[in-house]
Amino acid sequence: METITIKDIAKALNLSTSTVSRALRNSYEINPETKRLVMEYAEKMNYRPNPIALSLKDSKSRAIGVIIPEIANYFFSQLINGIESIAYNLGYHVVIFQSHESFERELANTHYLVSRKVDGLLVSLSSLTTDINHFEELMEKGMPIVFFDRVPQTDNTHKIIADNFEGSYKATAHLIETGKRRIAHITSPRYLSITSERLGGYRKALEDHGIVYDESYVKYCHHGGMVTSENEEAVQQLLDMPEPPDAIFAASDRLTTGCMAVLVKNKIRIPQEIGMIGFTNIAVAQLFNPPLSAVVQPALDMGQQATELLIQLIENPKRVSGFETRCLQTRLDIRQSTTGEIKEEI
Amino acid sequence: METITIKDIAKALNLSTSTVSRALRNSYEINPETKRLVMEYAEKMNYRPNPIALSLKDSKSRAIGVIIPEIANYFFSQLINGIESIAYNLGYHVVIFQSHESFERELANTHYLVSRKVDGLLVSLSSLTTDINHFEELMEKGMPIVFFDRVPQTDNTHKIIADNFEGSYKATAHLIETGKRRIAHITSPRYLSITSERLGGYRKALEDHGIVYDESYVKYCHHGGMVTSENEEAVQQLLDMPEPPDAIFAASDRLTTGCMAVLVKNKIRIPQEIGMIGFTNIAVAQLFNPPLSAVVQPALDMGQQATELLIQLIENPKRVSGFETRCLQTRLDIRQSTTGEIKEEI
DNA sequence: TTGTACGCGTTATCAG
DNA sequence: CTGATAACGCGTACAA
Repeated sequence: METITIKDIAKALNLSTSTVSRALRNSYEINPETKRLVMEYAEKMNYRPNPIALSLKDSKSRAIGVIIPEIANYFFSQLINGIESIAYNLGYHVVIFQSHESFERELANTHYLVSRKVDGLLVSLSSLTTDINHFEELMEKGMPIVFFDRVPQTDNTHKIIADNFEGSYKATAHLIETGKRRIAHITSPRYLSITSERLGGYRKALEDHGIVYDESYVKYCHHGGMVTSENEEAVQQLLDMPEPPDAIFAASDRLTTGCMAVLVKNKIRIPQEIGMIGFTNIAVAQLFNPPLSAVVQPALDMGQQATELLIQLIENPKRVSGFETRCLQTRLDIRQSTTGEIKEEI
Repeated sequence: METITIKDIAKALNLSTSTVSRALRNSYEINPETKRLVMEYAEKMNYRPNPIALSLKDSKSRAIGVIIPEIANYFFSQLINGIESIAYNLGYHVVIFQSHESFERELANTHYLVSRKVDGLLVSLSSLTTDINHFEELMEKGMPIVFFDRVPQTDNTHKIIADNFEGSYKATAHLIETGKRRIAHITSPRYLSITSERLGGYRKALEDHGIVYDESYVKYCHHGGMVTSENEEAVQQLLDMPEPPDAIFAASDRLTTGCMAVLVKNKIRIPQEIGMIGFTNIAVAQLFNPPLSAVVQPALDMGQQATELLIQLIENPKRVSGFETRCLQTRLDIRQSTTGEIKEEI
């Protein structure tokens, strides 16, 4: 009474299961009449092949696994939409797991997805991941993996990233052009790819404009902003400095909103006292007070490109030669949190 | 060379697969010594039972399917966190699908999840779903389903909802108390449960305060705000009225931010010209300009309760008597978009 | 205490 | 053109 199987059809039509199977797959070696009969009956009974059985049979699932730090984040949820749009069109299903910035959960999710026989993996590392052995082992076993955004610092993987250095450079240079000099950078843990790349752009921009890089203006948040107190502490430390920063450049969605919240709570005027810019995809930046300047990543595009590459890897591994790192351009959205255009009083 | 199976262990240890199977499940009828041998070898080889095979065997997957309109939405992503927290602890995995407010995709996702043998379903209906036949059929076949937020308007389902009427009443009454009289309501399609419940609370509050309900102040957005132009059109129509509203109450995350964006674009002063409140869980409402008043749903709690109920239904169907509708309290966060406290000039 | 055989749903192989 | 059988990985009834 549950779902109908090939066996049920065979019984009902007095055929063998293999004949039914072939008829359904439109095999050339089946009598057209038989074919019609089977097709019609299957249609009528609303037959659907059991993907579980198929997976078991040929260790393929037409499903791709996604492991990301968290969903409640504009960047990642836009990215998921990009992933889904491609996967859906190419007949793949998407299974999403959150690491919640925890290495253990990333590990557990990976194991589970693999045992679930996903055909490939799209991964953005948790902020606490330093060891990528589990992924390397999988790749050696032939599992296609494409990393995006937070990628391993090794050469032998496929990666889709934003041009973090450039984006960061533009943001920092922009702050400098608005007259800021003591620019703080609040960022994720040191060993993350995005951290060093964004730090690099920040640093280069400072140097190019004759500003000495001062390490005490850089704050690393171990949990990437997942823990609120981290943000507060970082900002508070900056504010308590003998020479507090006159601008803050936050390196991610979480860090940006967290940091801005602290500034607002402390009634600090943005950008007069402290200018503010974030590496963030938050959709409502223009509704903020003041409207928030931001470096925006092409999240949808990143998701799409990562998925295209992954499915290419799954279906045509031979045709992909070597490891590729695609680097996508960021966009700088300038708003009042850095320019401070006079707003109408309300 | 891929993953190791029970058969491999049996071969290596010169045992039968059944002995290995039983040893691994710690069966009482196995020689402790054999058991130890098997356990150790399995551990060493990093053996993991193949969930696909298990699923195929007993049509259970220890996975629950989630179908929601979209992920890139604070309410739903918080809700997912609630779902995951419970599921994870109880040993279930969560598979998430988005309907993107499309009935067809909701249908396709449902079919796929079912064929994937999920043990149960958590569903929030798309804004275009009027026909819930596909879910009813599943329930008749014994598939446990719990609806949340956007639930069917029938009695024979399990539901977890927020007290939409009450939340809506509080929001509307609050606007009235701030002196507003021509209060518009921008909402989702008519036939959604949340729409009628929220509309009901809005209407009752008006009446209780001696304000005549005027249908022309109510705008339904067919796609629930997914299509930007819809928002703009609705707001524009309101602004173009001979007596435009002096406050707007938006019924969801998307509608709220969309609506506010239009007001900002039109340089309308909030709340002096138009007061604004939203039924939204957006995490950064206090960063808005002006900080946004909101009716907040207990999203995390809703996710947890829905999941608890579902797993109860899966594991102990007998113990759940009849259909239950749990109704959770909302919270009213009052901020300047309705009270208009003077803000410091910046 | 251990081993054999079967079934879950499907397809590929081989035989007829 | 069609049918029987094995196999994917696992658990379990039944046999020894």
